[in-house]
Amino acid sequence: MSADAVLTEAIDPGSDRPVYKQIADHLRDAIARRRLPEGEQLPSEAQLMEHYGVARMTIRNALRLLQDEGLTTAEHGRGVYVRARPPVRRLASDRFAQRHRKEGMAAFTVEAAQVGAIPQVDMLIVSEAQPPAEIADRLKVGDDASVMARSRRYLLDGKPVETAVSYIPADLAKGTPIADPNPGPGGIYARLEEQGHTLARFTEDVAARMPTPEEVRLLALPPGVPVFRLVRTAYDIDGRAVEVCDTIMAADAYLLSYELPAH
Amino acid sequence: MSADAVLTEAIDPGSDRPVYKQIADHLRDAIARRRLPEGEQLPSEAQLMEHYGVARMTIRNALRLLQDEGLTTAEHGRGVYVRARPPVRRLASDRFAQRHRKEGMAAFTVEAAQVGAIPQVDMLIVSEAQPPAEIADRLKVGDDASVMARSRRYLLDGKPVETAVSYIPADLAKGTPIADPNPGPGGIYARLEEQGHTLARFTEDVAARMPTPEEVRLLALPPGVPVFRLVRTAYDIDGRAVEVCDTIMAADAYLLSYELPAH
DNA sequence: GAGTGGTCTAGACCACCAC
DNA sequence: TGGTGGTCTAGACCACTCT
Repeated sequence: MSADAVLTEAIDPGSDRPVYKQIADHLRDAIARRRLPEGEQLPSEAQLMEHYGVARMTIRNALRLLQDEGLTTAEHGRGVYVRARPPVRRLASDRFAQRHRKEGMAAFTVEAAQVGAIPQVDMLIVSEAQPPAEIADRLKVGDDASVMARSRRYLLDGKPVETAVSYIPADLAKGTPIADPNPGPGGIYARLEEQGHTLARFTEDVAARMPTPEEVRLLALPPGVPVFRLVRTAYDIDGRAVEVCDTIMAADAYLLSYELPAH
Repeated sequence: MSADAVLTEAIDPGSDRPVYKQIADHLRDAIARRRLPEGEQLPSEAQLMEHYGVARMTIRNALRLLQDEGLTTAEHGRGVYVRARPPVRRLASDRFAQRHRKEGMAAFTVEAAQVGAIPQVDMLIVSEAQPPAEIADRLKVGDDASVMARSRRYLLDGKPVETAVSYIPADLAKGTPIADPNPGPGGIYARLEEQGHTLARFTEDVAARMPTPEEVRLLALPPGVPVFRLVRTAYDIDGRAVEVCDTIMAADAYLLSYELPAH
């Protein structure tokens, strides 16, 4: 799309607002008004330099603002495009309810089936280790206790969507398939219940922040996309914390849905 | 802090990794190892240019990466500092439970009291309008229906922490203090219950994204901090949606805590 | 006034992509 | 091969903070 066709406003040189922010305002406005719809290519840096009569760095500063806001993505050698929002997956608060588990499917498999995608798990690492302090607190074990850590990455249709690490006290995992790469149908929650740890409730703590470079790599995150961090603790009917799961996911792909009590 | 004291690694000119990313890696590492603790000033751009022997833009690109990750904040005329994490406020999932409301306090007031901060509300605007399509859907009213919109900003100790817009179907608000700037003790939920709309449950949808420039302004957000968007719907015992509240808050200041059913 | 980060210029060379 | 964005240089002037 040519710059002259998209951008009608001119820079106000007398304004206190820096030129690059004014240019970003124009482009942001064009995106908001759908004059530049999702997936559309923005004018190239060269075109914008010509249109506004400014240096390249000024244009690049403007484009960086939009990218940091998550509005655009730059593709090397191709151009800058209005970012298409990925389809949002809603995670309902009952997704770990027993009735789903009973069908022999883990929560992620159920979710994948609902959206008609092919679920996949890779980078599975199972090891016995000492838990991070934060996890040890939640499990009510000492820092020097031994826990089974199950680390993995989930993919839908081949694209990574979330990473997760589950921590289970070693004494609960010993002699069970929980220590195996494949824990069997229904996942580790089904195994815990078979061991007599009937699950009573979960708590889920939700935070959001910008990703680390490691998370950017693992989840193939574009710039300007935050991540959710979910830390879920599972309690059995005796009130014992039997598992903590630490999950990272791209925030633009998820909507978390919860029920709150009114009484 | 001088650059030579903090940074011991050198640039590898033969590496495929761009110089500015290598410099960012060094600084990120120094922050992670607490060699640069919270609140500490980073070496100045001039010092870093000298230390690495590169141009200023290369240093600025490195510093921008850290800022976008939320690790640092730049203060014009002072320096770049390791960002101090604000104290996190935990929002429990029972915060709208009736037992709190009965004490005549709105949820935000209760929360403020718990952390010993002074609560405040400003920019309160109450108006009757047509709801956005998304809100109309949740309220199960037409796009052309009339709703009362209560828009406000919350502050703790004078600092803005969240903005919220509540939408109430006009027929529920008519002739009640809900249409007044001050709805009275216990907030609008107390008024709705007095009108016979006993609240039965809430749903809360949680999303996270980078803020708009408007949100940056209203919440005084530093760069690299995403926002939570909470959309809460209140249902009465007849199953009718009686209010939708659309809330934006700085993600680095909140931890959302929910209970999930296991049955 | 000295030091800091913020904005902007005018170039250069490179890596990647599509034709 | 030409157009795209990615990296980098070497300057300039400005606005802000602290002393």
